[in-house]
Amino acid sequence: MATGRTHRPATRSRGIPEATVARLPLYLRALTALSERSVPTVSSEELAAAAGVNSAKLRKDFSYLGSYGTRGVGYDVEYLVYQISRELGLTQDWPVVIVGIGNLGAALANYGGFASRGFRVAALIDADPAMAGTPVAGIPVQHTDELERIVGDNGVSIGVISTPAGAAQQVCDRLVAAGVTSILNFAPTVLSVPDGVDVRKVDLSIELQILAFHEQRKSGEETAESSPDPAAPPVRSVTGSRKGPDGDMPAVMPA
Amino acid sequence: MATGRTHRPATRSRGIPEATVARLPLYLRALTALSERSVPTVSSEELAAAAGVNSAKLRKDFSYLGSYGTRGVGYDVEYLVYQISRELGLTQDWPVVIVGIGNLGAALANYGGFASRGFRVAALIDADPAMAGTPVAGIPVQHTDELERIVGDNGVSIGVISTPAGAAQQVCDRLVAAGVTSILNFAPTVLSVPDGVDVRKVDLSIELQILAFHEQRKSGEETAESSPDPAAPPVRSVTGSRKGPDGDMPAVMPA
DNA sequence: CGCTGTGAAAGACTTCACAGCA
DNA sequence: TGCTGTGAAGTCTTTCACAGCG
Repeated sequence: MATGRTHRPATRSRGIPEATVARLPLYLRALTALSERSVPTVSSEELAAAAGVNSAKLRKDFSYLGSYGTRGVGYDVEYLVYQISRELGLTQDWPVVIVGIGNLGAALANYGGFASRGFRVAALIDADPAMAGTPVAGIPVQHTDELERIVGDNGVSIGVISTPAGAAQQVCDRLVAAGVTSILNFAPTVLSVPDGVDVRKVDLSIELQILAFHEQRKSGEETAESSPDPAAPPVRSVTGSRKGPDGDMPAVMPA
Repeated sequence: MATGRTHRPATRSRGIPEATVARLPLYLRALTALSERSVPTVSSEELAAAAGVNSAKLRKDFSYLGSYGTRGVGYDVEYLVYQISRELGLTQDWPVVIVGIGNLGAALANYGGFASRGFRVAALIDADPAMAGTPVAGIPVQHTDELERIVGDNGVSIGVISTPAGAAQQVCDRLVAAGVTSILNFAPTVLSVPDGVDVRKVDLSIELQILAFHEQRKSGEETAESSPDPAAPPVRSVTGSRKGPDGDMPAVMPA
């Protein structure tokens, strides 16, 4: 997860810690599943397991919302679903636009999770005139020229950018100028936005790189978690010249 | 961002804090861009701006890797690119498999960021026999039956799951059994995996929900950041019955 | 003089462990 | 008795601010 430059002063947004907010959707999903199976109540232990967190954390998280549980019993599933939905602002529905209808944009348009949870895809927008009119996921694609009008007419405040990196900042600027104040960015670029606009970023290759880091460590330390590990420790430079933990520059740069 | 159940004991993986690891790909991307423009050196201030973080954080992050800068000057771009790549394990290349070639899987297969950064898509796998053979992004889709063989033959240790939620756990189990130890999960489910397997999750609707939360606050507090805010503060229940900050249960549940 | 590298302080988040209510 | 709600402790992360090197 990453929040762009101009987020709220990093502090809690009216009392609820950011880390808690980030988990509410997780709880909500688990609760919805229970609700569909008509389970009336859950304990913090059960719900935590279903959401993939530990129960102390879950109870602490819920304590920021209020006292919604019953001691000795647990939480009322329906009631909690409602409270969390309300807290997240999902009791109203949010029109969103998706800009950039390539493979990823199409995947997003088809993604069921949007429609089911307070979001409505108000429009699909692409710069390619050839796509105009063609429906994707039942929604016709419109040309970028229409962006401002679409945002204005529909009162869109959330935009999703799934364009190539090169176009992202420009699209972002136009969305913001048109009135969008929250952006979900899939393009691999840092967007700069004015104060008051939230940006969240999802970056596929970054996630993979983080996995690679851990994967590398696994093979490296087959034997011990405690050994000094010959290749890695970030010891300070010893010689005068700039020098890292191990080797020098390679002759050929890795792509 | 979220790491699945069984991550390393939450502690640093040989000295480098997890939060720092998560930012290294960001720095790497910014540095690569500078490198392509043949910029020889950057200051922490400039690089931080390009990566969207503040400079103190960046310097602290780099301090975990070693002393790679030159006081009064800045950092050598090429050198840093190499050091970070090595730290992330990107100097070797990682074969990955993508399981579930729907819209999203296809988008991932086409995503240039993979190939360019130490990752190689070794195979695309789907359960639909009708897709077998059809190439996506130039790579033929193979049937799920082949999963174990493919993972074994190619020494795949990283798997990407882009199946529907219902199939994800089963696919995950098979990947793990076949030898995969890192998983990037796009399916909206909590995966359970044995110790030693890393899971990272990317969830589109969760990101949107977090944006909605902040968006909701914006309209609510037009006037003051400091006012008590009539609708939200998580005051403890006053009456005896379970009750939240505001209203009671709605007559009709929101979808 | 400018910019890195880093102790030390501040802050955010998680975990512990148990009081207290149903 | 069983499970929630929460102070207090512990851990991780960020920020500050400046010493010290090129």
